Amino acid sequence: MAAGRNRSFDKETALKKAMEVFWKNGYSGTSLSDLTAAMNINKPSMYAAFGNKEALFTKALDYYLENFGKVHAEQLNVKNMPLDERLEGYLLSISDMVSDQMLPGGCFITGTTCEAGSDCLPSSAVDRLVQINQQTKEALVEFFNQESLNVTATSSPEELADYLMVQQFGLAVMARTGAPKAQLEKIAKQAVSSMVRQQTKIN
Amino acid sequence: MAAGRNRSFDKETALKKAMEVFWKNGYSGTSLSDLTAAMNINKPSMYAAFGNKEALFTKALDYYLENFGKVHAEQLNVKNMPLDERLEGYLLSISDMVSDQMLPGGCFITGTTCEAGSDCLPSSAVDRLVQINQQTKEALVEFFNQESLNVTATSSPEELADYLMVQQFGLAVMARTGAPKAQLEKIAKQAVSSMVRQQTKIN
DNA sequence: TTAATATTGTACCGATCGGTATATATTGTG
DNA sequence: CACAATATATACCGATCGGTACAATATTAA
Repeated sequence: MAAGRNRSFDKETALKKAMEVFWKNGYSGTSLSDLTAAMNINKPSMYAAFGNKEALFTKALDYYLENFGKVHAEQLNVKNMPLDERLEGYLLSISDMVSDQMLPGGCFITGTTCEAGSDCLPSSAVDRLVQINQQTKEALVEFFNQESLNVTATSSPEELADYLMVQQFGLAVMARTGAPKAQLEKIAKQAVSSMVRQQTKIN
Repeated sequence: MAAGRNRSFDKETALKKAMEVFWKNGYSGTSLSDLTAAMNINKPSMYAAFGNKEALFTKALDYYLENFGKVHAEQLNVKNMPLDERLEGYLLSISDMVSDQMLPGGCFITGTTCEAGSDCLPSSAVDRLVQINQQTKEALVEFFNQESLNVTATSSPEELADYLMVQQFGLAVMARTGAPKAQLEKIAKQAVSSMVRQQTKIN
């Protein structure tokens, strides 16, 4: 082991705290003082552990993706379930999260995507965001390619993926207005009804 | 007329410039220097004419609503057009605006709604935003009440209004990812297809 | 003309911004 | 032990934040 004093805080716990603040207040709405207060460390410790505000932010994005973003996709591949129910499960999973009172509210990616295109978000953060949204879309396109037999004939996999992303974004913003979970769930179900061909439970 | 030196700038022109900056960068992403630079006036003039940053922001919200927000609803009441085409016209009108290269990108209300729930947006701005989103929803609910004969039996007017708002929000965020107009238009059409009962052109 | 009123530009206010220099405390290694 | 290496806390940096005091400049009413 290398010489030197040991870090007195848990790096991942601190990162999670930082993510919560960024999630709630956005990049330009979050100050270093906000961050270090929530992380319960002082600024030099933060800089030593994470680099700077910009680097901490992209690490927060990654932490979010891993711990709050990836889960929903599991609903898409539940076995022995018709496509419409899996899509519904996906959007319901998102609806639950964005309206969860124990979380900062909405979707971190969605909120930050709104900040993209502004002059305030550093380019490394914009790049990462673009990448994240692209990957999400690509995953959905691939999913709909596999499911091509079950979807409406009028829409291509890419169009369905785009549509689904708009649903995610929209539900996240809606949650920020204070809309309760039940309301979002109804919307999610409505959203699914335009995507799938009428089908039996056979799948 | 009251005595005193005349204002050397046009108040509405300056307000429009301020709105553009807020629209692009959000409330906490916009500084007074950003504002006064765009408005081409100095700070005392701004404070005399608009109050402070917070008051200027709510005035910018109102200016946006009047000049960029209200137009879309006209599409809902076009005469001699079936419901689905009017809904499509509504979402296409929004799609065009949020992806317009000559505008700041996305939707001012949507972006600011994401900032709501953070600690950075002053409460007067949050109040106004809540009010705006409520009014938009109420107008849509009333619209669907009038059109109740034409919509799907499974969704209430309120559910349809909520769904439509999510489409607006989602399209606006999608535009912030850089999605081109054509892409948004396809999504808008897909969104409409879940809302209306299959109907003839008679209306 | 003059007094009153309003706007303008400049220069400044205390507070906070993101970030760091420095000194001290703690650790492993020789 | 001495020493190198790392983390900590404090105190500070120049720049910018939202906001304002003040004097100069227009403009109208009297």
